[in-house]
Amino acid sequence: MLDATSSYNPMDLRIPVADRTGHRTVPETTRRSDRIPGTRYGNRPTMKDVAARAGVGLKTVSRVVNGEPGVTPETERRVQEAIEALGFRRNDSARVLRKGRTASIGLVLEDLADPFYGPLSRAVEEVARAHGALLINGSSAEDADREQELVLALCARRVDGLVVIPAGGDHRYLEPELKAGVATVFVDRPAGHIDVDVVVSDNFGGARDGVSHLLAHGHRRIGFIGDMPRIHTAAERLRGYRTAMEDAGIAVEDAWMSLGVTDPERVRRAAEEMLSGPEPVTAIFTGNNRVTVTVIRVLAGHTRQVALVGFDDIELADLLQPGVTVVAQDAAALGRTAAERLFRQLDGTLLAPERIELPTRLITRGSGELPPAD
Amino acid sequence: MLDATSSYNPMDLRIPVADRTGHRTVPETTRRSDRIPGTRYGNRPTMKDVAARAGVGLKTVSRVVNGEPGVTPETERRVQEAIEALGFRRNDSARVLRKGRTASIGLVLEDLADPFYGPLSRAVEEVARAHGALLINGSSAEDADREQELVLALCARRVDGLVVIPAGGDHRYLEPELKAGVATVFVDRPAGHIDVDVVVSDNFGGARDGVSHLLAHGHRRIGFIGDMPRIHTAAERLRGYRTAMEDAGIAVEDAWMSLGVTDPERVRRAAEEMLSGPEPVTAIFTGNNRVTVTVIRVLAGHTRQVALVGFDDIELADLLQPGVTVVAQDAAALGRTAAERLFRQLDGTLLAPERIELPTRLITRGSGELPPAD
DNA sequence: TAGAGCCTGGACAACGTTGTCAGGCTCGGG
DNA sequence: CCCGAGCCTGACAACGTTGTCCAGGCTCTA
Repeated sequence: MLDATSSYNPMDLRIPVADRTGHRTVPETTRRSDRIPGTRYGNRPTMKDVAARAGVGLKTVSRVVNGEPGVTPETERRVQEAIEALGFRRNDSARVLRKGRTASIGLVLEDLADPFYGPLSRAVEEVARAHGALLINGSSAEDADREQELVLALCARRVDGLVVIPAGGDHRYLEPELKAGVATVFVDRPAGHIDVDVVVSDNFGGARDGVSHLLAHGHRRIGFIGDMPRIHTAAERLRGYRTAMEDAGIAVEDAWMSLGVTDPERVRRAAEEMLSGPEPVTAIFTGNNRVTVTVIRVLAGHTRQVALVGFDDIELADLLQPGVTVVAQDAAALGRTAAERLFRQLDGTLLAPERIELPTRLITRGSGELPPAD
Repeated sequence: MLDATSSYNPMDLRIPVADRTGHRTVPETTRRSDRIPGTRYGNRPTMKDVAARAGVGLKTVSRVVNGEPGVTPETERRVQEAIEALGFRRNDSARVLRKGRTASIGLVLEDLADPFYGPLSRAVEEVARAHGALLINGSSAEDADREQELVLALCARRVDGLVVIPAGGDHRYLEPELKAGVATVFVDRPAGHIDVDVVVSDNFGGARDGVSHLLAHGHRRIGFIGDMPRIHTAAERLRGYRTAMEDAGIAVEDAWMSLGVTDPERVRRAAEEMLSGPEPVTAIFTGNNRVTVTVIRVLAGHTRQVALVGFDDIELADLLQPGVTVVAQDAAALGRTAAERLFRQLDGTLLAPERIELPTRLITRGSGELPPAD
C-alpha cells in the first residue's frame, strides 16, 4: 500500500459510507500544524494588498481583475503594475463561495489507465474546456464504496456537474445532490434507482452482431468470456450472446460461458478450459478489451485455429495474424455526448432525463472469419 | 470545434497569456444570469440551517461534521438527524477559504488519451488519494500557451501542488506560485528557467542502448524517426542515437534522421523515404510509442525484413511477427515518484530541488535481432 | 453659473466555514 | 449550601472575493 503516514493530509476524503454527509468521524491522526494565524495562504497577496499598493479601493482591483468597465486607463495601469509586482493571483475559492459556481465538473471512472477510458476522459475534458470548466477526476477501481466516496467528495467541492461511470448499483445517495441542482450524467452503464441522463453503447446489439458474425462463418460451439455479471455492460453483452445463439437455434451450454474478474489468470484458465475436452469451442467472443488481449495470448499458444471476436477495439489489432475482428464502441463519442448533455443541463435547456444509446460497429479483420476447425 | 456558445460559462479559463494574473480582459459574452439574490447554492442547506433544525449552535454542527470531540451523544444524534433530513453536505470551498489548503493537486499533461499518460496519471492519482487529496487534470495538447493557461487556472483554484509535464520551454511564469508555496514537480521533461524538482526517464541512455542493440546485430545504416526536436525527450533520444552511432564509428547521414510531429502521415513518409533509394536503412529506431505503431504498419507492407527498436513499450508488441523490441520506460513509476516527491515537499521534509532519472529497460522480442537484409 | 446627469471609485455586507474564547451547566467536595 | 473544576455549547470574527449602493467630481447645457 502507499505511504500515507506523512503529515500532509489536509482533508481526508475517506468518508465512512454509512454516513453520507461528507464528514469524518474518525479522530484526527497526526497532521500538519494549522496555519500560523496572521499568515494567509502562504503569504499570498490578496486584492487588499494590491489595492493598498496601487493606492486604490478594493473593488477597483476586483474590477480590473475581472475586466469590468468603469476604470480609467491610468488607474487600470497602476493596478496592473501592483498585480505584477506582487504576483497576485485571484483566489477562486473565495470567488466560488461568493458566486456559487465552481466552473468545474467531476468525472468518476473505473481506471484512468485503461485504454478505453483515456479517450473518454479526454473527450469530457475537451467539452468542459469549451465551456470554461476544469475537470476533476478519480478512479473508483470498480469499487462501489470508493465510487460513492469520490462522488461525495466532488459534491463537497461543489462541482457544477458530475459524469459518472458507476461501479455500484444503487445511487440513491445522490438524491440530495440532484435536488440541489448538481447536473449529472451516467456513462457506459446506467444508474441505479435514480432518474438521470444515461449515455451507453448498444452493448446488447453489438454483442449479438459479433456473435452472429461467428455463426455466419459456420461456428456452433462459441464461447463467451466476460466481466463480472453485476457490471451492466457485461450482463448486456452476455444477453446479446445468448440471443444470437438462441436465434440460431443453438442451446447454449454452461461450459461455454465464463464471467468474472478480467484478471489475466482467470481469463486464461477460462479460455483453456473451453478449448479443451472432447467438444471444445471453435470460436470465442470476448466481453471487453482486457479479456480480448489475454485470449489473444492464449490462442497464440495453440496450434489449432480458433475464431475470435472481441468487444472493444484494441490498438494494433489489424497487424496481428490473423487480424482481430472486433465490435468497436466509440469511447470518445460516449464521453463527448455525456459531457454535452451535462452542460445542456446546466444551461437549463434540458428537460427530462433520457437514455441515449450509441451504436457499435463490427470491424472485420480476419479472426472472426476463420471457419470451425473440427 | 466544440460548441461553446451556450450560456453556461461561469469562469472562463482562457487567460490571455500576455497578462499573467488569472483575469480576463475580453468583454463578457452571453452568460447565465447571476444567482438570484437570496438563494444560496441552489438552495443547498448550510450548517446554519442544520443548526436551526437541530436547535443547536452553528459551531456544534461544525464539530459534529468534523468529528471533533466535545459533543454529547444526544446532541450529536439530533445534529445527525437534521443533516440526514436536509441532505446537508459541507461546502469545501468555504472550508478551503478558511483553512488555506485545498487538498487537491493539479496534473497537466499532454494528452490523457495517450496510452503512455494513462498509467502515469493513474499513479499520481493513487498517491494523491493516499494523502487525502483529489486530482484535477488537464491536457495541454502540446501547446505552451495552453499549458500556462491550465497551470494558472489550477493555481487560481489554489491547488496545493502541481505535477507538470511541460509543453513549453519557459516556466518563469511559475515563480510567484513557487514563492507562494505551491509544491511543484516536473515529470518526463525538465522545466525551463526555474529551479524545481524534475523526474525523468533516462532518455539518452535508453536510446543509446536501443541503438547499440541494433548495432550489435550488425546494422550500420540505422534510421531514427522521432518527435519534434524542441521536445526534450525527443532531443535526448536523438542524442542517444547519435552517441551510439558515433561510438560505433559510424558517420550518421542526414537522410537517416527525421524529426517532426508524430502524425501518422508524416511518420509514414519519413519511413518510406529511409527505406527507399540505393542505400536504404536496414534498421529503424523509433522515438516514441505513436511513431513505433505507425512504423510497424509501414514495415508490415514491406517484403524486405527491416529491424526495429522502439522507445516506449506498446501493448501486444509481443504477439506481432516478429515481436517488437522496445526500450520501455515505467510510466507509472514516473508518476508515482513525482507525486511522492510532491507530497514530501508539502510535508516540509524536502529541501533542495533535485533531478531524478529513472532507468529504462530494453525488452528484446525479435524485431531488434533481425540481421541486416542486404 | 447653477443644476442635471454621468462617470469613477470606495465602503460595506454577504457567501459558508472554522478557530477563539467565554459563558453556562453539572457535579462533587468542603 | 456554596464554590470550583470540568465539560458542553454558542457568539463572533475572519478567510478573499463580489454585488450593491452611495459619494464626489466631472462635463454639458440652459
